[in-house]
Amino acid sequence: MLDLDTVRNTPRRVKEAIRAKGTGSPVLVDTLLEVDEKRRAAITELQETQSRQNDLSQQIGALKREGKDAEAEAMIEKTSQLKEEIKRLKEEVWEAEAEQEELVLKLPNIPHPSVPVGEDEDDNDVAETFGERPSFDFDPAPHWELADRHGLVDLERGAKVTGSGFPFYLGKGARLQRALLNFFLDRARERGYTEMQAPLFVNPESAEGTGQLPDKEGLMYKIKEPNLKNVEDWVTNRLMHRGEIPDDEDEVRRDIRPMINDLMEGDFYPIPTAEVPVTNFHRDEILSADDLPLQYCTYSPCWRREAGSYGADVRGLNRVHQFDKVELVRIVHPDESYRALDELLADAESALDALELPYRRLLMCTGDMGFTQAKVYDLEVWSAAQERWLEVSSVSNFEAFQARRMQIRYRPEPEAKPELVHTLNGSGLAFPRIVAALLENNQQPDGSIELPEALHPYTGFARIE
RNA sequence: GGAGAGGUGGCCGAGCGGUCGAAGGCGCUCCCCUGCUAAGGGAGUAAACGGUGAUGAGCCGUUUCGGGGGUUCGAAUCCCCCCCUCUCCGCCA
Repeated sequence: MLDLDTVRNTPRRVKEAIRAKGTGSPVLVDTLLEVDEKRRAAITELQETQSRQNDLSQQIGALKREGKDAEAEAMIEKTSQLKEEIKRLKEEVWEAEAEQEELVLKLPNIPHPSVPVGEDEDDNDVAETFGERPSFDFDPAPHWELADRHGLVDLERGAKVTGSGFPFYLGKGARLQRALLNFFLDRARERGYTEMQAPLFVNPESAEGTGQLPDKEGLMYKIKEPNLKNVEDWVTNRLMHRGEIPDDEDEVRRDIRPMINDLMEGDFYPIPTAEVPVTNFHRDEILSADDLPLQYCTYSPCWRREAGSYGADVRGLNRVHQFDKVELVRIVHPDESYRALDELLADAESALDALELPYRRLLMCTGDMGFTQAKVYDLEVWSAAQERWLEVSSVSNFEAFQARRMQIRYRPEPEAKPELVHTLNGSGLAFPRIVAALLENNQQPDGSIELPEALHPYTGFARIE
């Protein structure tokens, strides 16, 4: 979420960001500013009325204490008009606030000046390529064939048991997963991250905090746990209060139930990334300056709907609905966030180095980066048989965009006003494509697979044959 | 799942329908005192929003005592709904 001041003071910049990211219409900004005017006018009027009301109430109190009941009664009558007025103005303010909230959530984060302007993935900047791509004097097999041959992954049975994109890992395949988990977490811990285990479902507030809601709802699975009672009461009260519905409560409940059902958010979302619970860990907190920087690492499964993808894209482990990942999260002082971004990038890259995988670093262009990010690097490993790059990490600085939604602040000095922190995260790393690359890049003429040395202590075996 | 108790400022903890943003304590900041340390004395210590200033300082106002509704001229205090925490019972990996 952007700061309203930013929108008010530099509407052009915001419009430019919308255009550069290709998300939504710049007209949003003008609409928002109009609503803002309307909202503030209503607030001012409301507050003035409330102030008058408070004065009168105090006077009434004073009169009553002095036993001048008649005078008090006369004054009470005067307040009834104010009461009506306040009720009306409150609704006006609520409506403007709701409208404004909705609009401001649709504004994307402003890209950092160093981000290249571009439309899509073709405009990303290939910043650097690392490691040697392997060459073979035989036809390298794609990872799904290798996995099949060695009995490492079973997608068919996963599809039977759950659905497509929910793999079983077996034998050395399963052990490799467990090895990667420990390998990545150990490295992260050594690099100064505190290990964390997080809940795997989050509520809508958390999903909104990190920016999965409202803009990327299609990304997540949703668990609906209807608990209509409170919503129902609220709507019923509100409608009856407005006199829009006769006061037969049973009838009201029956009529509005379907409406409410439609309006309701799911109660829980299985996490699409551990970024969500980990970053929200500090939601609505004011940290002290000494607490910063905070660095967390966590392992979790991730669930993604990945609607609309098909073809070679989704063969084997290229894109699945459930996968494992170690995530790195940093919460830092605003002045430190770009230094932290470089470090975070180095953390992720060092794991790829240790795994001896060839990879490249992309600086994402404005059109291909996410809604919430100010600057993003993607890391992609080389998949030797498919002859394509596979994304295994996305390392992002959100600046204050998430922090503002989550209200994560810190106090620069003991007495000073709280300020927003900056948040960052990066995969370190996502398992399935790492497995794909490990299998494809390290296959031998005899069909066996040699694992990089760094993994041996974790797997307990050096090759798969 | 059943029964009970409770949620007040950074923390602990008072609070009668009006003078309560809230006593008292702890912590923190600044000052004084003490030759050092410890102790002592004084002052100050919430956030959000709106208005006015220079989008600074300050000033004025509004809101906030778990959340949402309601009653009332006026609610931390009364009523309703929800959430959370704790204790006991049940169930369970």
